[in-house]
Amino acid sequence: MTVRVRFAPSPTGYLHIGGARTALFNWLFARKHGGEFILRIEDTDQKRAVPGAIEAIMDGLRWLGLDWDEGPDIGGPYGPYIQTQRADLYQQWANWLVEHGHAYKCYCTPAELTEMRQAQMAAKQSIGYDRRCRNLTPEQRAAKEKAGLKPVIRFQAPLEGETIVPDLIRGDITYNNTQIADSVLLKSDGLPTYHLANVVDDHFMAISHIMRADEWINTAPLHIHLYKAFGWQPPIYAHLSLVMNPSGKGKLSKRTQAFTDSGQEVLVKVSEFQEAGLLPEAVVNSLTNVGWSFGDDVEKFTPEEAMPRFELEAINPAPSRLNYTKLDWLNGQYIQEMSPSALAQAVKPFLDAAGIEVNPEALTAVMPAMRVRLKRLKDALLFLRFLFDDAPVELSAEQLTHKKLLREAAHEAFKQMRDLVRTIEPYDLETLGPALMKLGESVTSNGKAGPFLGMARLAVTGQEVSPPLFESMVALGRERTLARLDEVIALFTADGG
RNA sequence: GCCCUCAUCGUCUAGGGGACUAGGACGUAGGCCUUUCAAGCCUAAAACCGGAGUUCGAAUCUCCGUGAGGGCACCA
Repeated sequence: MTVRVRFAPSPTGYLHIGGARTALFNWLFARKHGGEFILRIEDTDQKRAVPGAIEAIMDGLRWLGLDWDEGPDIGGPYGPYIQTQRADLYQQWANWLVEHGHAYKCYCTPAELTEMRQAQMAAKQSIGYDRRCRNLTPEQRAAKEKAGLKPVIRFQAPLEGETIVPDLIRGDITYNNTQIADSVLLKSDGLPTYHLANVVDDHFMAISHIMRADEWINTAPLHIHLYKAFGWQPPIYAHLSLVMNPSGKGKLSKRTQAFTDSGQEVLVKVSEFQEAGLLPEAVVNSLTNVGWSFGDDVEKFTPEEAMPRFELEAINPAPSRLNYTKLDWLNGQYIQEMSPSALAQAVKPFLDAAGIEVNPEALTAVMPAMRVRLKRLKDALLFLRFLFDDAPVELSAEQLTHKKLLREAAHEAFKQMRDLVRTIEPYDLETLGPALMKLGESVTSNGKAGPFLGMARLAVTGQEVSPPLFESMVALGRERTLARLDEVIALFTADGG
């Protein structure tokens, strides 16, 4: 069987990380089997359509490296790939169902339906359309038409029996047919609902496997009956578990943008991952680990390495969350593998966005010292800030003392360092390094330079985590280094030292 | 109210009747190294939701609880 799978988002906005995971699993499966990955836009709810959303979704997929073989931009043999452009097809098949006794026209108004639903809730009954239009007589129908009511087409669901939904991840799921609603297939505006469009398109686009989120699982029995009514073969189902909020409360897809959860930043849109300085390789790697496992205790791998091992049956049915901290770790791993020039290039846009101008060579030069400290590309901004920002350092004398270098000694050490920086020639890495080491050894109570050098780095860069001291001093230059040391020495005298 | 799904360390997971003293990763704690931090290396703490049953033997199979999640639109 030729594998043909699809990712079918609604153009209601950006690409969501949960959607990206669904797309990724489809893509992985298609690529593994040498099949096709199709992008289809489900825009039959015109009220919710957002201009530019299709482009935004495609941008997200491209950034992640998920390329599609057929889609709205590139076309394909089964197009068009935008559902509103296929409206005639859905109408045709909706009418076919009516003619063949599998669907009927319903004239209920939205107000009527709302009232019905409220009554059901008040009576604590189960909620759903009560099929009041299912058995209208031709006379009743004619009367409704005459009154100018625009009908919808509803599916005539079976009233008894059971339906089995075979699912590759969950096994067979049995539904009592009383649970299947007479759902609307064609809306009064002439456009289809998800149910109809989905079944018609999957059939005519020759989709072999449906991989979609778990939230769709309860629509599967209805869809199976639609296939049956049409006399078509249903695709193979695989319902993916949902990606939850990091707290575990609720599905992440309910969130539309980044938010904070118990102090932790939670990224939601794919574009937010990009803007935060995460690499697409790391995001894809992390996403592949949500609900699936490479095996052999391997955590870091490329999609190409994952493909031969990727099996739908091995997908974990339990809902899970994206481990953002682990994503940061993975991102750091990927960053460490980058060459200084590649990294500088990747970091550049973030500096540009912050209005910081650097020449590429200088930037490349600091990358080796910085690389191992970066979790996200954007962190470079923080680590390099001391180079561009001469605002007074926000430090206290307490931060600049150590158990091996108490306050008085630290004060004295910084003064000695200032003298050294003022007079040393030449002011470069080779000279500065040994001289500061020596100074450090002479000022601490244990004769080790470490404590002093740590504090000196804090003084010079103003940051807990920053590039190493000597490199930082050289990058900063003699005059600016002296200015910072002056500031720091003043701290000791200012607050009662 | 009705229906569906799911359940292993804090998180992501491995395991699918005996190889389990339950493995790995992130995170956490401690140590080493070191030019502090970071990175790297080493060590540690940390889980089979509960109860019945099947079986010589259950994390693994069955049932019942419990908990969590999802669905029940002229939204997808």
